[in-house]
Amino acid sequence: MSGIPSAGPQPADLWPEVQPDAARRLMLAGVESFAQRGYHATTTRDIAATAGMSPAALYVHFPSKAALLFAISRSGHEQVLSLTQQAVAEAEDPAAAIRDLVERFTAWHARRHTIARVVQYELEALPEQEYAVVASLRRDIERLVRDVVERGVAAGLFTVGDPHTAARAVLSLGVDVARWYTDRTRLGPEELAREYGELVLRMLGATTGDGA
Amino acid sequence: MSGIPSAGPQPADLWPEVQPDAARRLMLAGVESFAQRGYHATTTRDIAATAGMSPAALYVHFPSKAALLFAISRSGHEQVLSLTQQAVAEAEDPAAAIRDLVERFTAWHARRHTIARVVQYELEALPEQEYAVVASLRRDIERLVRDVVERGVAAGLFTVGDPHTAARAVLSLGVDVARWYTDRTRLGPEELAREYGELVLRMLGATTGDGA
DNA sequence: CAGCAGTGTAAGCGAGCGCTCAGCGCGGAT
DNA sequence: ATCCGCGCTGAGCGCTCGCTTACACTGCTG
Repeated sequence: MSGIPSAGPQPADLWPEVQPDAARRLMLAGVESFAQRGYHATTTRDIAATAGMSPAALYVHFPSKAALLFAISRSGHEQVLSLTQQAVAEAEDPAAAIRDLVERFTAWHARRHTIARVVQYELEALPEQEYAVVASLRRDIERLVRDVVERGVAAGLFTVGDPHTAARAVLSLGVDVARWYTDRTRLGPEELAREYGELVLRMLGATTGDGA
Repeated sequence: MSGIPSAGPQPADLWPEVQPDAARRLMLAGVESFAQRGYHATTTRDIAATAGMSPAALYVHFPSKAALLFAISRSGHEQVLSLTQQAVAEAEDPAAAIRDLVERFTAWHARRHTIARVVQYELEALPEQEYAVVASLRRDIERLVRDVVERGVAAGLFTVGDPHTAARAVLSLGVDVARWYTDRTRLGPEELAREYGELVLRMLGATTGDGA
C-alpha cells in the first residue's frame, strides 16, 4: 500500500509536513485516543503516554488539549474539502461528479476511519472560535455536493423529489462510514467506495447507468 | 418549567411508565444533557440542575451516572427494535417491509433526535456489561434489516451487488439523521421519512416503484 | 401518637483532571 | 570552553469530578 515499511493500522505518512516530529506524534496519538474514547474521556496523560512522552511535553507543541483537537480536525476537514473539490472539478457531468465524489469521500472515511471519527463526531468539543472555522469548511463541502445534485436535476440526469434532502443523504452515507467501519470490515475501502457509488447513483435516479 | 402537558421540543410523554416521577425527570434531564454535550462532558451536577434537584438526588434513583445512561440507552434501543420488528411483521413483501421500516426508523430518529443522539453516539460510554446488552439489541436490529434485504434479493425484487453492504447503507441513512436533524429542519419527521423511503427503494433497485 | 419507608438535601471526601513551572541535557554557534 | 535555546521532564497547583454520608421532611400505618 504505502511503500514505506510501516505495519500496523496507523497511517504513518499522515501529516508529513507537520514540523517538529514530536508534534506529529502527538497528533497521531491524539487521533488514536480521541477516536477510541472520545475527546472528553481522553486525558492529556493518555495522549502523552501514547506518544511516548511526559504529560508536560504536549504543552511545548500545543497551547492546550483543545488546540491539538483543532489541529487534527482542521487538517481532516481540509483534506475532505479538497478531495471533494477535485472530484467535482475533474468530472465531465454531474453524474460522473457524484460517482467520483462519493467514491473518494467513502474511501477516505473507510481508509482513514480513525481520523474520520474525530473529524465527524468530536467537532462539538471545539471552542467557539475554532468550531466556527471547521463549521465553515463543512458548509463549503455541503454546498458543493448540493450544487452538483441540483445541476444534475436541472440537466435532467437525476430525478429526486427534494435535491436538498438528497444531497444530505449522499453525505450521510459517507459520513456514517466513519462510525461503523473497522480494519476488520470485509470490504476494503475501494471496494466499499465503488459499491456506494453505485447505490448513490441509483438513489438519485441517475438515467446513466454504467458506461465508461 | 413543564408541569403543563407538552409545549416545547421536549416530548413529555416519553417514559410514562417510569415510576417515581423524579426518576423520569432525571432521565429526561440526562437525555437533554448527554445529547447536547456528550456523556463525558456532562456532570451529575448538570443533570441534577436540569431536573431541578440537588446533585445527591440522582443517587436516590440511580446507582451511578452510567446507570442513568444505560436506562436511557436500553429503553431507546428497545423502542427502535420494536418499531423495526413491527414494520417487518406487518408488511406483505420485502419491498413494502423496507419502505415501512425506513419510514418508521427515519421518523423516529427525526422526531426523537435528542434521544436518538444518545442512543446512537453515546453507547461506547457504557460499562462493559451494560454495553453488551445494547450491543445485542443492535445486532438484532441489523440482522432484521439484513434478512429483509436478502429476502428481497432472493425474490428478485431488489438488485444490489452486496446485500450486506446495502443493508448497512439503509441503516446508515437512518442513524445519521440523529446527527444532523434539528427542530429547525425544514422537513418534518414524516415528510423526511417518506422522502427517505423513496430514496432507499430506488437505491436497492426495487422493481416495484409506487402503487398502493 | 410513635415508627417507618420513601424522597430529598447540605456538606464534603478522595481522586484525577488540565495545565504550569523551574530546571536539565544536548547540539550548534561563537 | 562557553553559552544559548529548544525540547523535554518531575513535581505539583488549583479545581472539579463522581459519589457518600448524616440528617430532615413527608405521609402512611398501627
